[in-house]
Amino acid sequence: MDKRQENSPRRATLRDVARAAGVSHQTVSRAINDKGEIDPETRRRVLETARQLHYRPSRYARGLVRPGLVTVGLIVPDVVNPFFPEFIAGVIQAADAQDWQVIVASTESDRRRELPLVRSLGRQVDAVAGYISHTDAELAPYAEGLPLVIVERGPEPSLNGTVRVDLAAGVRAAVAHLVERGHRRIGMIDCESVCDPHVRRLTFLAAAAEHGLPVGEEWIARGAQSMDGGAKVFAALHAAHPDMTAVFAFNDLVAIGAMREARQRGLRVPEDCAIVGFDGLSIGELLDPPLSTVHIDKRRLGELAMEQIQALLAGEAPTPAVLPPTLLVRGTT
Amino acid sequence: MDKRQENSPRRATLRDVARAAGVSHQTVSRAINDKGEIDPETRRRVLETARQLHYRPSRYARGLVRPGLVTVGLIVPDVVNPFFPEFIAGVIQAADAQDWQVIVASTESDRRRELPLVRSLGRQVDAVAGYISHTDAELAPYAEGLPLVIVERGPEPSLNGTVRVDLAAGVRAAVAHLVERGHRRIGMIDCESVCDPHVRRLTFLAAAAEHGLPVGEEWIARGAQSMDGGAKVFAALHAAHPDMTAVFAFNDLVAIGAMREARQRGLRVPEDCAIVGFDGLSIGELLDPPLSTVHIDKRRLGELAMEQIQALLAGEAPTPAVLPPTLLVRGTT
DNA sequence: TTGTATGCGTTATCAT
DNA sequence: ATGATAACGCATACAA
Repeated sequence: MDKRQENSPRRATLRDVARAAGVSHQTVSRAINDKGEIDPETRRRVLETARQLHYRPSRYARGLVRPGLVTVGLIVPDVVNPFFPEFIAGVIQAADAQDWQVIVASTESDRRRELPLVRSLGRQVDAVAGYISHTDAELAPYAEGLPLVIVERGPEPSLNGTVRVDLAAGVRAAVAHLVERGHRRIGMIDCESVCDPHVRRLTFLAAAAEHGLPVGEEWIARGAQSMDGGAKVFAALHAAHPDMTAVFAFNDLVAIGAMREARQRGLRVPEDCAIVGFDGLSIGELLDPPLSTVHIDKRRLGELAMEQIQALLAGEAPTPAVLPPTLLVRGTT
Repeated sequence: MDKRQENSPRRATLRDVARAAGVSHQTVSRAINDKGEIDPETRRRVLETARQLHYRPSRYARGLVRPGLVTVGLIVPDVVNPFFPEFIAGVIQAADAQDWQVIVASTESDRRRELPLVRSLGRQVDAVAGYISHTDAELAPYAEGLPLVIVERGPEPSLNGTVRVDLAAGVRAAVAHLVERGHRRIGMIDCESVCDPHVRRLTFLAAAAEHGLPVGEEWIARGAQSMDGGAKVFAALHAAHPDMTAVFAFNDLVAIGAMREARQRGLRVPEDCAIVGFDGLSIGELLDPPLSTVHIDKRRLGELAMEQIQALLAGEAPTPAVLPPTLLVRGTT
């Protein structure tokens, strides 16, 4: 599995330099690390031969003898999906604040890569955080003693660190907002998702009931998590309920698809049909009109993950972090 | 500068486990690494005590005695700017293909962080690649012997690995396309940039001249690299040249701003004013109409960077890589 | 100012 | 099947 460094013409070591320069390896060490107590001339000579030999200190040997930098591994399903860069940025920023390093790895949305990745990455770092869909039990044999923070998995308890978004609160906020705007016939575009199997849908139904809306299962349709999926589902909903005045979408991507489809069908947004997305992607801002959405502070999510890691590394059992999303009213409602 | 791992209650070592389990450290090593030649019962017992002691192998000690995994450092100015995630993805993907790891670091667009970052990151990895604005000379003292790949710096030669986009070709393609579409009065929105001080502007002027367009310096205005900047510059250009029928923008972000401003002024895009961006961000696809642009294959850019690193690591002097962009005609022209 | 000796935590070799 | 011993490359205390 692990491809190793070409050990072609073995890298020069401190002793190689010492030999070539006619001094002891200790002197070379002094020169390299810029310690005092060394003749400037010797220093110069040593540094010169080091350069010629392409000497570079071994990070392993150094790490062994000095307290090592903390390095955390970060696992995301996809680096390009606009949701994750901000999350990654949050992690890197929080890590950076303590001079920690972050190794970013992607599963490329392939669940089968997750476990092996946790293992191999785990060997190289002090802790791992990320979007991991496997259960604690499945994880255990791959994460022997590894401090682990799992982002966005259901509310079930876990031995690992945990960060999640309060999806239900977000859904309620969206529905309440639409109702306030006078909407009663609200459709929902649902999607399949590992992270959220049913929370959005069930909460939507509950909220609709609480507000006394004439809305039930038949106002929910499910499709792929993509612009195209959103467009298709919107078409289906609109066909089934021509009197629908608003749509709540699983996330911003499908919301954008729905918006485009609505336009295709001659509907004005938001006049004829309001749309609320979920995630709060910054690209929603670029649309015309900009997309109203349930905003998740993805940077903060990353920070919270790092706080969990910090606690874990300090030997504490971190309390699960829950991030409440906020309604972001822009132009589509 | 470096914050180290809390060396609180010193981590358990192989020998600690050995002592606790009443065996030699070698036996523990066998158990941990699942080597054969060990009594299953001993194995079980050792693993158990290891778990109790929260034993985790030191990656440094391991790296020292095994040929190490290749780890490369990646420096970008910003993780969130939609240009970079795709580039990062390309790097990670190419690295992953050889089981290399990638440490991602961001300068947060702060040029002053670059040099220290190169040094500290360089100590932790086998090679570094990224957007680095400093010259070879400035870099030298911070990159002692470090294999380094610099992305997107001018065509001046370098001792380091080099990857860049053929900006001039992109500009020419954009202008040629607009001319083909019948445009002659073409404006340009320019921006300040570390990577490209003048290439876009000068090439634009040259291309305009070659095509015999009635366009000179006065058709170019410069602003901030943001949507707002794009909007403002468009406004200025439009005011100065009401007969302008097309705009070539420094990048997609300002193009989007220009597009919005054009609409504000009652212009239809592309009927009244065509717009061409630069970068080929995927968000351009979401606009209505989708943005025509000079597309840069950012994933490929990342791959090329990794190829340079590979060459460097193999001791070869890599030839600079140049990536030609391609015109992507969507809806705004 | 410079060199010698020791140890960091692991794996590998060779006994037993 | 298990254990003793020697590396790996570096830094550090101590001696010269």
